[in-house]
Amino acid sequence: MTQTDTVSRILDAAEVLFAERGFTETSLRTITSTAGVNLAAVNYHFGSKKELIQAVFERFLTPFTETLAADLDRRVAAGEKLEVEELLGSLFRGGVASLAAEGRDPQRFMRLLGMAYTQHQGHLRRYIVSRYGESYRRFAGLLSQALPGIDPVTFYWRLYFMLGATIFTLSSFDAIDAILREDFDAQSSLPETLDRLVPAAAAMLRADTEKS
Amino acid sequence: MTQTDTVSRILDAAEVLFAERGFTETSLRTITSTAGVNLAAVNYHFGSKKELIQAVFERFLTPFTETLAADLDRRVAAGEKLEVEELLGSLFRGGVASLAAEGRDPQRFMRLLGMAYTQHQGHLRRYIVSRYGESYRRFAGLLSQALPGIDPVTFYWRLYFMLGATIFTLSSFDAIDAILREDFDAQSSLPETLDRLVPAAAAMLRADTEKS
DNA sequence: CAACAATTTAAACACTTGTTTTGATCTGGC
DNA sequence: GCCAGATCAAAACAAGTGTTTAAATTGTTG
Repeated sequence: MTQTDTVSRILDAAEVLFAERGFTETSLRTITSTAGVNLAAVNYHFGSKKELIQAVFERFLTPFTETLAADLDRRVAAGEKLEVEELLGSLFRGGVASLAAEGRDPQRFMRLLGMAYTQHQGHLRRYIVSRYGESYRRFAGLLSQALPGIDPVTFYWRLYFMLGATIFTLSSFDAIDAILREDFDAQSSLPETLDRLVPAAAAMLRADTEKS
Repeated sequence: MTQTDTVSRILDAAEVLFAERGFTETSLRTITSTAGVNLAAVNYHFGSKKELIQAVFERFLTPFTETLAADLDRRVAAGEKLEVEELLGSLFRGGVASLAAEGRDPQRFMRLLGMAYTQHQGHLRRYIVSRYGESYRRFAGLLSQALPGIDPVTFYWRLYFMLGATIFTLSSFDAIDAILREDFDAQSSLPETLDRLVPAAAAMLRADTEKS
């Protein structure tokens, strides 16, 4: 068992357990025992529990943002006019699918993202913003260009509305799907749900402000 | 200091601290010391930490759902045709304002609601569903009537998209508002944000599924 | 092979957690 | 005024937390 082995076994276990129970609810002993490594390994390889949490996000977010960036590069280079639906498609299908392709569970990723916002972990939010803020701003910029004439502040809020709908829905996907199965005898796959989310989010972004 | 005094002092402190840091991150010692009561008081009056958490939600949700129900009753009795925007207005302005009127912070309430979904507290979700599920179903029923011809499963998902946008945005209101202030030199009040949310959410609920 | 560094292991450390216990104190009804 | 029942207070409880230590083991390199 080489070093990389131990490190990635810890990351695998932590990723699953954090997504299931949250950060403080998951002890290092639970992580190391399900990973089959010694308790001290976390502090040896990562330094502290905080740094382990950041490492879990790093392993998720780096390929995600790289895939998204490459996808956007390709489309921009091809001179495509990027509509709202296409941008959201890149974000959802491209980025999310890239994780699924690696055998990683995309909704686990979404749960973790939601937790980064909800749980009281200042260091995490700071880490994510400093590390991936640029990718975020690029996407937001392209999206606002696809919404000509929109008031900047309105756009800003709508972007958060969309993020909320996405993160909340996908992070509770299992629970929502369970109710759906019970009440409607129907079920949804994640890609199907994303297909539902794209037009709904697009409509929200484009809503004109006159009504109401 | 009578019993009610101690009980409500504990609830006040717990409400604030839970909203700030989450449930597991808030110890009973922190709660009791900021409340100025003895540590054992929580277990004496509430039984356990779990039951304290539920009591915090009970104090929030009961007046909230009652105000909402009364508002809906009044409108239905008056024979009003309930449009999507009006229903959302009842939910947001009515319910939320009722809490604000009592001097309670509505966004604190939203943060707690978000946590009930995000944090790994099975007992809480079960408690909320069993206690307030009916109010939820009534509102959902009225909302679906305002969206004639919508496919039930589509409606179901869109409802969750809307809940996500609402809960996420309002529970992170402070953080979002801080960025807004920095980047745009603008700021938003909660009522303003709700005014932005209503048309956006309505547009999302009504989006036709043909596009994309 | 020898020597040095990297890694793993078991044990202990210092501290915090929710809960319980055991008296003390207060309160309202006779 | 007194006495039962409710409330409060201090202390202790057992269990769990992240982290550190120091020795044993493994891996690598000259």
